[in-house]
Amino acid sequence: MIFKFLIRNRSVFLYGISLAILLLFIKWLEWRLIVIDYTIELYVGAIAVIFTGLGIWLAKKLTQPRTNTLVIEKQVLVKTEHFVLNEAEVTRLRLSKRELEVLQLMAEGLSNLQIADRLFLSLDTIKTHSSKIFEKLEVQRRTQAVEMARKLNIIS
Amino acid sequence: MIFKFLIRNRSVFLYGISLAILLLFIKWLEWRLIVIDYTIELYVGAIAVIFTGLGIWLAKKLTQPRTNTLVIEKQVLVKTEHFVLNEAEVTRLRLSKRELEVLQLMAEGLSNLQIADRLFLSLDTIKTHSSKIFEKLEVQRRTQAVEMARKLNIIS
DNA sequence: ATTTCCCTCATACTTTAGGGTGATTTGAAT
DNA sequence: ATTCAAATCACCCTAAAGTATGAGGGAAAT
Repeated sequence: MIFKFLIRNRSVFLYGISLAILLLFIKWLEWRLIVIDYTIELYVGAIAVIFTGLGIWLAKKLTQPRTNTLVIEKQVLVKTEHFVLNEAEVTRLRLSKRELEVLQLMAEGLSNLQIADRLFLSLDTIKTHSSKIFEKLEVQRRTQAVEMARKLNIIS
Repeated sequence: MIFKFLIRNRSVFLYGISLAILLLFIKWLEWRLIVIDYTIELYVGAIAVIFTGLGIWLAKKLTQPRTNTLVIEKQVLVKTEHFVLNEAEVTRLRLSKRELEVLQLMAEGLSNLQIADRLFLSLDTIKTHSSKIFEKLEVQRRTQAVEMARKLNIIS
């Protein structure tokens, strides 16, 4: 119990012990002064040296180290994950939600029929959407549409 | 001359002055001890306090500031990533130079006829190349081929 | 010398894509 | 209430894409 306490507060404990020893040393010096006729200058010198040391030690102990924050920019290659839909372009081009959806599937390489099946719509509907998309993107073919959409960041 | 020297070594000069003043103060205390019958304990205490302070000041003055360098890695997204052809995939898929060329133009949204014109070939040749490409990429349509090629990094 | 692959082109045929037009319904805005 | 855009679907027609097959020349490897 007591040991654990001592270990936990080792620093404080050591400081106390040190002070006690120091006081004893001073007292001993004092005794020496009385018994033997030492000069007072020597005594004062010793005190000065000891407490200068103590001051230095205290300063080192008390001042927390300064922290230099060093920010290193680490370059990370990011593939596709960082896609953010370019809302501005979508609104500028007046692409509807459905059209964007079709465009997305188009970019995945699906045929119109596959897109129709996927969205539970008729082939003709997808054709209509496709035409609208091409019109709005000012392209002629689906491959161009995908290319354009990728460039404008309106598909992932 | 002398002034410049003093300015340059201001720290040392100040330290010397301080010590001189301190010694004077000690001497004055000594004088006080002789004249008036002060207790030696008070004298020692004063010395202790003064030199503890001196120690702290010295420590602060002399030791270079301790610094903990905290390294923070900041991730920076680099999206430039100028295209590097994945040679390994190209050889693995046994794509010929011509096929890669056609695939590239295909990805740019050109029709087979446009590709033919661009490469000074007949439409049928491009169709043959296209078929071969689809076969090797294991896809059915050009859009899928482009998608796959992009994924495999064999086109820019 | 033979094989193999690439590149080229051709014919015939099927499938898919795309253009044009029009109609209906629904929901939101004016 | 009317207008407007979005979404849906249909029909017709043309263009483009894709499949299958074959064939000939050339270059490189075995």
